[in-house]
Amino acid sequence: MSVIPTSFFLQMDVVSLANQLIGCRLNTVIDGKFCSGIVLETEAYAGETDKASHAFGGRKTFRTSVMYKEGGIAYVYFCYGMHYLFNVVTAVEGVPHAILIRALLPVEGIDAMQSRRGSKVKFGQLTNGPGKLTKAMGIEKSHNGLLLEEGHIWFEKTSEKLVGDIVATPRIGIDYAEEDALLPYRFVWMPSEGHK
DNA sequence: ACACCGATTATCT
DNA sequence: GATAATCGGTGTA
Repeated sequence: MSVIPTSFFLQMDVVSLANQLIGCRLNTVIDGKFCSGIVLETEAYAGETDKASHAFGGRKTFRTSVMYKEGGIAYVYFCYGMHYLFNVVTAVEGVPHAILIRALLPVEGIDAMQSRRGSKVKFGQLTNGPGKLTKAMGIEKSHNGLLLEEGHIWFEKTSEKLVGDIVATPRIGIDYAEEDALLPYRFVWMPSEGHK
């Protein structure tokens, strides 16, 4: 298990990075509670040329200013009036690439996740969506722009081998992106048969 | 299993 | 004033 340094996110190929994050651990220490989960689903947002990106066409607003910073920080934004979505900003300063984390497999801090999500929520529903996992992990707007370092919000590589395959599909919920809605920028871990 | 739809508000036009 | 990188409840089967 090794902490992923913020410099890892300076890579310029955001689609490759989104693929590479599958199987890594996302960890948080928030409100004194340690939570950890394996990244199962990501989406790449490829900056100014990607019609699905908030920064499409070079839009610089208060919200997107975080995306233009140097890679290795969190981009957390409020969606549909009720959910926080967590992204990793990637690439060098001035290039607004980001990766949305869409699903996790809970590993540690499951009690904390359960109490944040509500006692009625089943284990399989704790972190199987981008708005659900931020709530379970304790991520919200105060974390926007935060450097991804050990002890607060950070990623780790594990030596455990992933049993299954990573498949690429079109992204979810971006019908407004016209032809870019079809790009295979979503990565999902599919367990192999017999390892469900 | 799957389709539909209402909630709720920051952000941008 | 419209939109939105979602979620969970309700309905039909």
